[in-house]
Amino acid sequence: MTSSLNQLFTRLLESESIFKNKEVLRHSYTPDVLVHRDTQTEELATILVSALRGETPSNILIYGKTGTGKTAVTRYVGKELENMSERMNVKCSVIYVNCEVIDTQYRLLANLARHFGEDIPMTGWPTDQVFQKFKEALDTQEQVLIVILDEIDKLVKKGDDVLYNLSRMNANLKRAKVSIIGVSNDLKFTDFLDPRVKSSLGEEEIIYPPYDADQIRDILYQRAAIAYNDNVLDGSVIPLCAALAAQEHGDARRALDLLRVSGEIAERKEERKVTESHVRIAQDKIEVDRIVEVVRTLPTQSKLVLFSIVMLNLSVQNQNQLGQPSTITTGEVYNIYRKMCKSIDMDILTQRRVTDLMSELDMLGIINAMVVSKGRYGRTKEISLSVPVKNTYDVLIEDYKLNPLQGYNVKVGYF
DNA sequence: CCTCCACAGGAACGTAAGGACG
DNA sequence: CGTCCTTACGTTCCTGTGGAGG
Repeated sequence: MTSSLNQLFTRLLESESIFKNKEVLRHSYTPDVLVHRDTQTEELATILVSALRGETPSNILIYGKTGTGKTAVTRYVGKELENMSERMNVKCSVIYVNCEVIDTQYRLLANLARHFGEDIPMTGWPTDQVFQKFKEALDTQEQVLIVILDEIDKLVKKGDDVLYNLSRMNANLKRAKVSIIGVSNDLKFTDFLDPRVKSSLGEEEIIYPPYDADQIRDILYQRAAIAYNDNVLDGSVIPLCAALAAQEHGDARRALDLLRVSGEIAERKEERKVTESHVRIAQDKIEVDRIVEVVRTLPTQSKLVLFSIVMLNLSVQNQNQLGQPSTITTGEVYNIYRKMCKSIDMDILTQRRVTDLMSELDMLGIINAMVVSKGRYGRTKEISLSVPVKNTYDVLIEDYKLNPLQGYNVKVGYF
């Protein structure tokens, strides 16, 4: 027993790994050379140099879909700028904030203030007091502060007061200067902005077009050379990864995931070459993993709503076999939801709330909801599942609170 | 052309949990 | 302790609306 396990370990260790350095394929990795992003890099640098002269750089808005290199370029330029300023003895700091995580005024300000050594509690203070603290800390010396707000649209949704305050801050600062770089993947997010904020924030705008398949291919070749050992990639692997990712609106991140996961799959199968079929498997795996993760971590009420939709979907499928066309509407979902709530003794939320939960599911890409008018028969949302029914059912039923609903009969309303 | 269904989705508010501070 | 703050999650009440059927 032990010896066979020993053998296994030895064999696994000795079998030449196909990876040279897997880290290069993770999105946390910032490469030294950003392929196909020269113009954007230069543009950004050109605007930001003034920081090195001790002047305030224009505020910048950067647009582009996910995986178009916005974050990578911005962070890269920011890093270089900081290095440069050190060498030149100019006080200039770049703070990177991801608004997906830090998504409220308070947290943002607290975060900034903490960067200057202020001690701000997680919660509890009035917001303007935090702002005051931050301002004081910042203004103690001559310096230029550049705040990178990644996913800035997430912040705007909860009120744009901070942006207003930040963009007007320079007027009240004696020594320090602040400039803001907003990074967004939503092109229309400025629509919700106060016009004043909009104009001051968008002094400069840089747009990142999606990569096309050729460009993604170049990126992959560049990374693969570092990440993989020579001759382990089948010739068609990278083109295929690139093509698949290009379909997903030119998402380079997705392409890198594909390339990495393909390799992992090949490795696990103890094969020495990565082939096209591994990429196909990887494609499926990534998608399923994503869904499973999202569904598993849903709040219970959302799970129940989703479960109602899943159940309706199953019963609709049965009906369709009898040739009866049928779609799922909000009302139907809510009815089933209510019955199921009763049968497992959970609080029943109002329909208003349930529609919100469904919108969230829609945004997560788990379901697809479309408002349609059925004329005389009202106006509703037609809902369809955009993920495999069976997988979703399996994940949901794992939840101990939903487990009692196993085998629930939608049509009859009991087991 | 008008009506009226079956909801969508905005606005305002309530409650609880979590923390700072005097 | 009570007073201030925050966020998360709900509720109540509300106005708005595309188009089939009259």
